[in-house]
Amino acid sequence: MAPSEPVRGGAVPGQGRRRLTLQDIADAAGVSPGLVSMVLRGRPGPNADTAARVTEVAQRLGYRANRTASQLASRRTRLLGVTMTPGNPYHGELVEEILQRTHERGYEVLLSPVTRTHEELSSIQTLVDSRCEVVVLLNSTLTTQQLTTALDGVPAVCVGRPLDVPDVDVVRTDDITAMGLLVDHLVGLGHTSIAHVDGGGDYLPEVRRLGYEEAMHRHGLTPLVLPGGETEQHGAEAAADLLRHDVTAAVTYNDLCAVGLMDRLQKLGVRIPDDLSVTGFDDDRLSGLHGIDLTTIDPSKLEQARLAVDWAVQRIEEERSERAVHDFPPRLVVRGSSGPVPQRRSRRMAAARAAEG
Amino acid sequence: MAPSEPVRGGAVPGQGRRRLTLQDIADAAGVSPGLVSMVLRGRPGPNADTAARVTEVAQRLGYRANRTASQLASRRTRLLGVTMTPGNPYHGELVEEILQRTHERGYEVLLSPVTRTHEELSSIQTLVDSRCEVVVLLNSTLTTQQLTTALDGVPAVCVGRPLDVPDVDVVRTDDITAMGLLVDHLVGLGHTSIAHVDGGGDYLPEVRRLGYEEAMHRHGLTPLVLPGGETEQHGAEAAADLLRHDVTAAVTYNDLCAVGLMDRLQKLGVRIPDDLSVTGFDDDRLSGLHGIDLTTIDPSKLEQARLAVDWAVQRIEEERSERAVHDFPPRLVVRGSSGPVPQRRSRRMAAARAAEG
DNA sequence: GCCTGTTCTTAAAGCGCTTCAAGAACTGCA
DNA sequence: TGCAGTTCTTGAAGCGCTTTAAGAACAGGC
Repeated sequence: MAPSEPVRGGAVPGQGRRRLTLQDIADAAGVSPGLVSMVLRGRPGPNADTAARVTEVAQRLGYRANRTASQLASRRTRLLGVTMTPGNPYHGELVEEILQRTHERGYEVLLSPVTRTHEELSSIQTLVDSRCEVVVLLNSTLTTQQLTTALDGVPAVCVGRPLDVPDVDVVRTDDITAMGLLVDHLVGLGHTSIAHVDGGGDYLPEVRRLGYEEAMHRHGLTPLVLPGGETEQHGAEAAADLLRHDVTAAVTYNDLCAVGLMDRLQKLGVRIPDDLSVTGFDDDRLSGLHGIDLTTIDPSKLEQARLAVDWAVQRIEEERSERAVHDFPPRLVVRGSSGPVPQRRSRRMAAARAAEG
Repeated sequence: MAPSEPVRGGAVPGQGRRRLTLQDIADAAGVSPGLVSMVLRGRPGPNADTAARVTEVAQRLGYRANRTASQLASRRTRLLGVTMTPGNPYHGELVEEILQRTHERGYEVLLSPVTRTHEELSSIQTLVDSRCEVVVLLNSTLTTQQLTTALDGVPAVCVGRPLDVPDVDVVRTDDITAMGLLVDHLVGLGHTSIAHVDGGGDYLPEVRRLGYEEAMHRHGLTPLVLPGGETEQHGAEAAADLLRHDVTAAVTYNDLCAVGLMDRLQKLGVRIPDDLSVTGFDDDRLSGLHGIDLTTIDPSKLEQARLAVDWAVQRIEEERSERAVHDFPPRLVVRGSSGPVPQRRSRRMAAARAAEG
């Protein structure tokens, strides 16, 4: 049976052909739109025979509800928003787990990207404007103030970073302890000149830097912090700086940074770990590969993802309002990028330094 | 000024506190909702003074429009949907570029993830149900039939894969030629026993396999296809199989697969490219790193992303209906994972074979 | 056959916004 | 002052769905 009204013209861009509405299905099945709505969402009430007929008609005509309209009318979106950086492997792994868990719980995920050009604030606002019922933040580098404004009352779960904002739960690993594990490991290998290539000025980099510094002091060593960043690019750029200092190990902000650093150094002839030990943070999927083989911290990603979703759903369904915080214990993953301190000053390091000059 | 109606109770989950509506702003500014709407979207008409007042009030009260309602009312979403796999670095790079381009064009991006557990069909349906005006497919492994059904009349641009579906444009690289470049390169290095670790049963893997076979035949060589897949995991699993055959080079389905393969082999003591040359496909950001240093194909990712967005927007704004197709020329990127054919049979390969046996 | 109770179904009122015809409030000019 | 012509503003009608109060239909019990 044809839709009851004539097809609209193509005046509005992006409109395409007219889609079926509830009314169309109602007409075709000879019932009211309200009934169709109830049937299609399996609500109790409709008579079994009617339900079967309506379902059949909807199926046959290929009806699909307009999500926008449903959301507006029901005042619920069943949407869990996630901010993430598309290329970031760490985020990729988290999102994969979040998705699965979210679907198990009967919600949909709306992904909002954070990139160099699309910043976090507007990313969160998109999610909030789209009426996500709760937001999971994978990337947060915002201040408490900014977050409060952007969230505008929507509850959230922040993954990976401690944060003291009302209605925002926190799931993370203890970065201070984690950095301690790395430094301890290197010290255990005999290193005493250990630099830190940091992650920049955001919150998380700052905490990790602090963790590094505390651990160094604990061992009676002098910290040396070199500016870095959170991508391979940043790591690579820190190489020259590192060479200028007389160190035997580098603790970096994260795996990406470590990978970039190692890459540049190796291209300059430095051998890892023979000349220099390097450690990362995150245990990205790639970090276990032969060519990378990075000693790093496993922050219990998947557990973090699952807990984040559970808490997010709890926020929605149980209207919990006390803040929840959980620290997963960091686990040291020892691989081939860290080794005993070199016996003598490395000639290759000196050569690389000269080359990079 | 307070909202004009009492705050709703917390009966509906996920509802939180009542948000400001257009009406609230209208009341506060002493004008009608329609006017507020026009002002906030910068439409011509409203008097400058009024506009300033309304803007000020909206700002002060922190009003943010309900996107859902706007979309329903305007019958436009200005939404460009993208299907992607979150952890995939190749997709990450594409998405980053797509985002930027899309914003420049004044649209928003809705990302819908495709993972092992969340399959492409439902991913596309989510985008269509959310009334994206056009969809960009990064991952398509669906049949023509399935795609037609899932898209339900919404135009799309398919990136990376030729596809003959009405209203679906295609932006890609010529995989056949690309595979030819790789094989030619290896043959030029003296290799004659070249295996292909394929990408599985989907369309794209099939084309690349074909490209490989054609190139081998062109050189009068016998193709050898080994089952693989599209992740590091698959590549690693193919290692044992590869060792059983007497080859000096492996052309893999993509960079991820190559990386997994190399990793496993190197852990078994095989040296690359001394014992075996390996090539990838995609030129992922990581593939240029020292530890990986993979010879591969650069498929002009960023150009593909930009063209995809341009065409998508064109579909919406100009209601173009002829299908458009563009092949970007593949570029061979020679790096350290491919080298001259070994002089004699490799002892390390034999040892690895024994170890893996 | 009338009344009460069930079981289904419908009509109507929104959800918060956009849009647009129609009206109000100004202009300027004769 | 009067009238056409502008410029602003408003009111009302939706967008496609959900939800609920009220009505229809049918059963059973006296």
